[in-house]
Amino acid sequence: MSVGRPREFDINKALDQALDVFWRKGYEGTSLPDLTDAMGINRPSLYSAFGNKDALFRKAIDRYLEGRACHFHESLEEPTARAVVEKLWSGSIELVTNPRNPRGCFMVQSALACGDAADAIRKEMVKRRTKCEALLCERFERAITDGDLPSGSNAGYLAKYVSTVSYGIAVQAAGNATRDQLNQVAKLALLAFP
Amino acid sequence: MSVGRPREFDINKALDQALDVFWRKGYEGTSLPDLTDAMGINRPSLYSAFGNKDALFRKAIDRYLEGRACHFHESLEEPTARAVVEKLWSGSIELVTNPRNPRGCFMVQSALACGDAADAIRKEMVKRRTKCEALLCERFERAITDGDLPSGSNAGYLAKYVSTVSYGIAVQAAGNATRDQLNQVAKLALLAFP
DNA sequence: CCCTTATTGTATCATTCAGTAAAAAAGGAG
DNA sequence: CTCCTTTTTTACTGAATGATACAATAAGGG
Repeated sequence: MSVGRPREFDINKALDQALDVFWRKGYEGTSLPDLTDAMGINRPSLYSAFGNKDALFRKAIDRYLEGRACHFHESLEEPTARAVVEKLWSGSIELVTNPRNPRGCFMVQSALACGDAADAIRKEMVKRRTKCEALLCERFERAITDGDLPSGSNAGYLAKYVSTVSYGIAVQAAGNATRDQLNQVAKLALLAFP
Repeated sequence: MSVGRPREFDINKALDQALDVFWRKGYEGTSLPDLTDAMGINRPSLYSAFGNKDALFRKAIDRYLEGRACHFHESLEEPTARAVVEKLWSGSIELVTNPRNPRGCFMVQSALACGDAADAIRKEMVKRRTKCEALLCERFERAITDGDLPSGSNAGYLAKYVSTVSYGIAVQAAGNATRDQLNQVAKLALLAFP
């Protein structure tokens, strides 16, 4: 067993609460009192458990991608490129319009444009989004070699198109778009996919 | 003529500088020193000319829509629905990747998710984006009655699709996407348009 | 030339920000 | 029990935030 006074809160539960706040208010819009209130802990506990605001946010990114947004990695395992896209978009729409979550996509809206102090966070989000698009690109390349996609297809452009629509859906959801509307959008967007 | 000491700066030029800062750093990421430095004026001049940070931002919205982003309203006057979409997307791509501008779209990234203090600004941006989409919808309805679009088309869904792609392009541009890549995306997205 | 009016510069306001030092509290080990 | 380690609590730090008070300044109107 661990020695010392036992931690009185569940660290993953607290991380989930922090993720929700960052998701709703963005990195810069979230203050430390916002976080400690939502997490139900006080400031030194947050610092000892997570480092600082920056480190907590980075842990929240991982938590998001491995948990609430796991549909992305799952979708890559679909048998056909088209099925990948269908699952990716429908999963995204479910995620960004789920009443249990803040509206919109954490990866898109939590640090899209920000001041100098948060620029490293913004860059990190750019890198993460780029990474996801690269995985999608690899999946499409595989589909091309498998003959699943036409041999003349450009996997890079297709991946960029698919993620562009995903981002657009995220922005729509951050506004007033409904799940039905976004499903119609995705249905339409799928017409452009080979 | 106006009495009193004459203003030493050009109010529209200062507003353009403020717009650029808000565009690059977002509403919350922009501090008053950021603004006064960029505008070349001191704080009381800013307050007397524009009100406060909130009011200055709202004036920047109008400046953006009537100036740098005027391609949107212009595109509505194209003769066919398809030409509207082509001009809208190509104009957006030009705007969000223009090296003279901050990367990305002001309407998308300056207040997508933020804290309680800026929530009114966020809502205002949602309203403005919704308004633009409504104008697009009206244009497509006209195209349907004109026989330019198939009579079975749903103008609302088409407008939502077109704006979704625009928003996605904006997010891509806030990352590392190049103009050529986005043009390819738009070309692909156009395949889904009737 | 004085008076009115508006802008500018300086200096400051109270508040909030992220981050910490130090003591109290809660367990396990001896 | 007493020591030892870790967490919690309270209180606090210096810096940055948005916003103003006030006096100096620069023009036009009479």
